[in-house]
Amino acid sequence: MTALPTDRLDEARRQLRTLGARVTYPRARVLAELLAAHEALSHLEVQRRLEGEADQAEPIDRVTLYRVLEWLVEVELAHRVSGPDRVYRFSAQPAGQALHGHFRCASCTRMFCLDEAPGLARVVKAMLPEGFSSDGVELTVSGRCAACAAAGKPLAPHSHSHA
Amino acid sequence: MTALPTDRLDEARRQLRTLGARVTYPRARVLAELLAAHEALSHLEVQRRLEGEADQAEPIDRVTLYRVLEWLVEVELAHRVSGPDRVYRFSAQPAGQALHGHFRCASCTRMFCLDEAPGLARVVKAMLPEGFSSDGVELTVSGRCAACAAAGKPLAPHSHSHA
DNA sequence: CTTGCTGGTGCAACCCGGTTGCGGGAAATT
DNA sequence: AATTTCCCGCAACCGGGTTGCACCAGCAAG
Repeated sequence: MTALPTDRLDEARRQLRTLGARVTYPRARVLAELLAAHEALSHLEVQRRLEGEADQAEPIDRVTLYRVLEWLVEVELAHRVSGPDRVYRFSAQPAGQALHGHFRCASCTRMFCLDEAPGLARVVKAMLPEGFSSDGVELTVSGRCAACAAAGKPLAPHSHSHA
Repeated sequence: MTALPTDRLDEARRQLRTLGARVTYPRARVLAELLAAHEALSHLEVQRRLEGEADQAEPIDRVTLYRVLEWLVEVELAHRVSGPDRVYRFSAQPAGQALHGHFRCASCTRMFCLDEAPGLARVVKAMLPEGFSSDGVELTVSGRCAACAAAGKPLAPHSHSHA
């Protein structure tokens, strides 16, 4: 996870260059962080991770971060979800899986990506009334992740869910 | 829709009384409005509808509205979704369907409730990794509703989605 | 290497959905 | 009618997200 950040940065830069887009430091940093994460990250989580890096504690501007994330979504290097807590989270998942869902842990509030299940498209289609057409599905499962379940951790302070 | 609001109010009051809860005017008004709506409404939509009523243009306080809505969710007379636009929407659907989803129209931004599809629970379960437990699913399909599709309406101004 | 254009960056100010604190007042109970 | 409870409504606040704008860095052309 803390393995040579230079490698990650370079990989990110490569992806940017391939796109024909301007390769700037903020873009590379952010993309690298998303690539390294195994979950969808909020703007704040990205910021904290970037500024928490051991070797380079260089701060990143809030607005720049928002704009970079938005841009990454636009050029399809990342995608965006808004979970039950109404916060956007971003991940650098490969663009292939349009129908993949997310899992939000009520204990640690982390958000994981779920692989698409084969039957999902069919089920969703079956739910649509006559005349409605779908161009996207957002599926968020909430519950407790394996780690929190094992640790017996209580619910997060802020999650006022009571299902 | 504009049919004798007194009837709707009375039905709302009845439900509140059945709960053993205090029957106040704001609660009755809001619940009545949710019961009359066939979609999930944002706080603002509820407010506008309430204040737009023909006979009684009495304003309702923003905070009161938030609290009433929150309370209705707590006592399970309503439920809450946060769609892709990060706005809470409420509907007075019967509590039975835990797994029902929503449809958000990209043209008119309205949010409809979808009946639960039989296979959904199974598909969702299949997506969860080992050790993860689910206590709720939020499913939001976006696209164009029948009315907007028929009218050929363009996308909403604010919806900067480009899927 | 230098110049010049393009457009990303970063600062400040703003917007808006949602929340909190608290005094006065209405709903239910006696 | 008096009492208790807790809801209402006002004002101030919070925080994620956005906008305007001056400056500067990435890239390409000379």
